[in-house]
Amino acid sequence: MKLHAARPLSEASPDCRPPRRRRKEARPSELTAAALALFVEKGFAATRLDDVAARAGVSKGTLYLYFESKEALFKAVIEEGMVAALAAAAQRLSDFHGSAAELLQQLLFGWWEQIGQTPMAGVTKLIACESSNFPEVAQYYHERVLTRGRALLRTTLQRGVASGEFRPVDIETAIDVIMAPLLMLAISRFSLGFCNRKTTPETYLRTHFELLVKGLRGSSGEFVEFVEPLTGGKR
Amino acid sequence: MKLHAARPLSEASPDCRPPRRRRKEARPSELTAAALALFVEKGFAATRLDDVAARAGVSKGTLYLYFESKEALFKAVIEEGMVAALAAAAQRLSDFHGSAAELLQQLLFGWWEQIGQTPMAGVTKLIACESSNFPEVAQYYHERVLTRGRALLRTTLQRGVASGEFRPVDIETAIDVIMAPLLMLAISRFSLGFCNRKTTPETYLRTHFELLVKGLRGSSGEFVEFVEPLTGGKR
Amino acid sequence: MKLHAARPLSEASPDCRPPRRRRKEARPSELTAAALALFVEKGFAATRLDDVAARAGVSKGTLYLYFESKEALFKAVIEEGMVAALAAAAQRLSDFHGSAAELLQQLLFGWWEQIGQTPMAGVTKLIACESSNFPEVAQYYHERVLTRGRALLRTTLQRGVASGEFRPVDIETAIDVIMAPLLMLAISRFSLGFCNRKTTPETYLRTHFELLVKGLRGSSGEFVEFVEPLTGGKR
Amino acid sequence: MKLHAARPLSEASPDCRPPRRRRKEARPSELTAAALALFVEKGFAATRLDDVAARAGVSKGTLYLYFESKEALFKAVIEEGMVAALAAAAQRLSDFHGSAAELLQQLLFGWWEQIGQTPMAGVTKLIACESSNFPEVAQYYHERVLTRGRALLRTTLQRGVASGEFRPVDIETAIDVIMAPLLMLAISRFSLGFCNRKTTPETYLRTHFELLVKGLRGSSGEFVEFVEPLTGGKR
DNA sequence: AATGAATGAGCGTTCATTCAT
DNA sequence: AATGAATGAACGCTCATTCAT
Repeated sequence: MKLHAARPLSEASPDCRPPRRRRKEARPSELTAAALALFVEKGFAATRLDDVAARAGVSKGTLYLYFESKEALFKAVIEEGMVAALAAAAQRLSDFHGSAAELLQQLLFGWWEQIGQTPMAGVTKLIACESSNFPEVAQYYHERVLTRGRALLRTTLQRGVASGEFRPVDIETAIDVIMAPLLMLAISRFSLGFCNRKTTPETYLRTHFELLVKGLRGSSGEFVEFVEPLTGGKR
Repeated sequence: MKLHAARPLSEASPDCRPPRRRRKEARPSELTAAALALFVEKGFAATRLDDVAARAGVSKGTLYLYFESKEALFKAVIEEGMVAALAAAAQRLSDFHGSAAELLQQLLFGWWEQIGQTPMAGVTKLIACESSNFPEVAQYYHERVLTRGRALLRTTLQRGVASGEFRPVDIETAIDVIMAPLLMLAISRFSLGFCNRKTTPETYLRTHFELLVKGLRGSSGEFVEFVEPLTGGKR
Repeated sequence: MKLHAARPLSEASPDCRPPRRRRKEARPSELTAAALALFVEKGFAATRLDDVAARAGVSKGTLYLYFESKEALFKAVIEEGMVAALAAAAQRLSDFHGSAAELLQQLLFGWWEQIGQTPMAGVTKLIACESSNFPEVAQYYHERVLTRGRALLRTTLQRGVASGEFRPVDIETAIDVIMAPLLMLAISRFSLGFCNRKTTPETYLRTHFELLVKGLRGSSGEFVEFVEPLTGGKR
Repeated sequence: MKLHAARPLSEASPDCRPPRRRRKEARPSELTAAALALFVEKGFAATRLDDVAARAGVSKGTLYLYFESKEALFKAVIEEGMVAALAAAAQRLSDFHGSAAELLQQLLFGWWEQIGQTPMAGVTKLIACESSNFPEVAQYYHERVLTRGRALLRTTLQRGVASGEFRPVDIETAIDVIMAPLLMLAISRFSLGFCNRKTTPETYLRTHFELLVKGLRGSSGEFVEFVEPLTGGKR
């Protein structure tokens, strides 16, 4: 699961360089970029290597010079996307300052800038869709990416609660709730079924942010009456 | 896209009746239930009809007595899941009473009871994953299911805002933000990559609900300072 | 290869009798009539038993009450057609009188009346098309039907030559040449590729007959210069 | 219906060159040759592509490098055979000289030399057998091949009648009658049911020719008494 | 006798993978 | 390094055959 040094994902750019004699170095990334686009669009199983090769402008055999198998290509796609995501996260960390709310805002919008709106968002969709076909990839992603993202949010929330800026909350669960709209935003970029043409990602994120901040501040005295849901006879 | 009268999805129960000539009526639902499970687990393309048949306890040929093709089976799976979901939504509507917050709670937990925790949640994952392979299915789902769910939330939010229980918000966008954790909850039931073992769905939903209610109430005088995010040179 | 007493082939008549309770006796013939039509149209392999059953107005399973297998059905179709053809030939024989030319005319037109224009002509096409898939059927047909037809022509030609009405000819070969247009007429009834809309069967047969009679009479003194064909280097 | 530049049909010669990467050019003809043989022997539907591939010495998948589908292969087989037949006809035309009888002889024996005795004769059988399954192919054959053959015969007969060498005849119908023994000769090469071991094709053609020439000359004064056939009650 | 649901072997087709060039 | 012709295992789908009713 570690085939090539990672390079940030980039769209298979219509080549404006001399078509022959491309530096060999760039090849793997061009291939994974093409593969990512197609895996995300059609799913792993439904993507033909012919099409990946065609999109990357090479022949099918060439793929096997760089990747042992279709599965290895898939793993490389995820790997490369993850490396880029982690690099982005590291950069966000360095920018990390201000109030907890400001940090939160930086996290949400930084994610969008550096991941959500890039092709890397496709990796999120792939994890959603191919998890059970590639459990070790899913596990890897969970450990490396999600856990790191959760850590950033955890730090932020803890800081906010400690400073009294936020009321006390179940931090781990809140992290899940905060991340969900981001993940869905990534997924819905590729899912006709969910896409909502009326709202821009920026508006979406801002609304998410505002609800969150108010929700997290909530006057501690304020009471949310919670009617115990009737879980019926069901488990 | 309408093959058989719909029946709520149920797991293919191990049958103890005579092997030949089982009630013909029940067959389609047993087959779609088996298909749903496998489509959700492996994806459409990676699911073999042999396996669907085996899981339903029939032979491969039998599938073709009820469905014209693998694609028709897929559509029937979605169709059946959608019919059940809409029936559930209709029932939720009838229970609809109380304050806006109570309504919201009913919607969230009712969804979980009647959809999220049932096999129907798989339909959500299928839409997420197979959208671009079945655009008309995605479109259909969007129009029939999502739109209806959005309508329920819209009514609730509008009522809350009108009564002053909620502050004024961008309702359409808020709907998106409110639905995302539900959709992610459905998806993550089937995605190792996202699952979070530490939190139960009920806790997750409760946290979501509390953040929401507080976020929606927010003292209108309260101010959320919003730093214009630096969208850099990117589009 | 002998399944049921033969009955003359008849078109699957649109049933005007009470649909239920057809005398069981008639069934096999209805089935073979339906099968003949479809075998002739599509060929043995491309004909589905579903279609045969549907055309005969019964269910697929019913076919197996009368015929052991698709192949047995095929053989029964041929058998029944052949029996009818032989009965027709026997009748033609009894009418046999007059000059050799008159006999010839009777044979050609009698064949058309009693075989060529009936569904039995389909048997000829089946033999042409399915010979190598059913060698023993072909053999059987050859021995029973063709041989008998040849015998009729042989008698006629021999009589004509003996009486001086016809010049001496290579009788066996002449038989082949005389039969060919009949066989082609039968075959082309079912072959779009050969059909000639401009000529009626009767005109066709009359022209064949006239050419034949003149050709067989030919003034013995007359000379047909025959240039030895150059068979070139080919085998 | 035009897949590859046509090449005369030839048997798939056992190749002694390297197994991989044989001259790509030659492949299609080898494949169609193998397919022709099997289609003629077993019929289109009963021929398995495995067998075609095996006979051509390639794997099943290779067929799909050259032909889109089994049907496309069939059409290519016909196409290639027709192209060769038309080329042969064109050549025959150039040799065209002498009396009408001599021309007729050249047509009959030239057909045998260049078509009837070659694998192309199989195309005739295919048209006979598969016409209704491939109507547009049958139509195409009829227009291109039969019509051209008829034109050659028409010219010959017209010339003969004009010069007084032949008596006046119904030319179009005579063409049908003249062609029938040729077509049957082609068909019977592949049909056990019709084959006549006692006569060689050459003898057969010679007898056909002699009967024809005498039949066409016929002393115009000569009278063929024609008894109006009793068409009974039948149409 | 008749049905038609069920079966499963078999075939057409696809596509990941190989390898000679 | 790159190609693309060739392979063959695998899968969707069909249909002759069976059998409980």
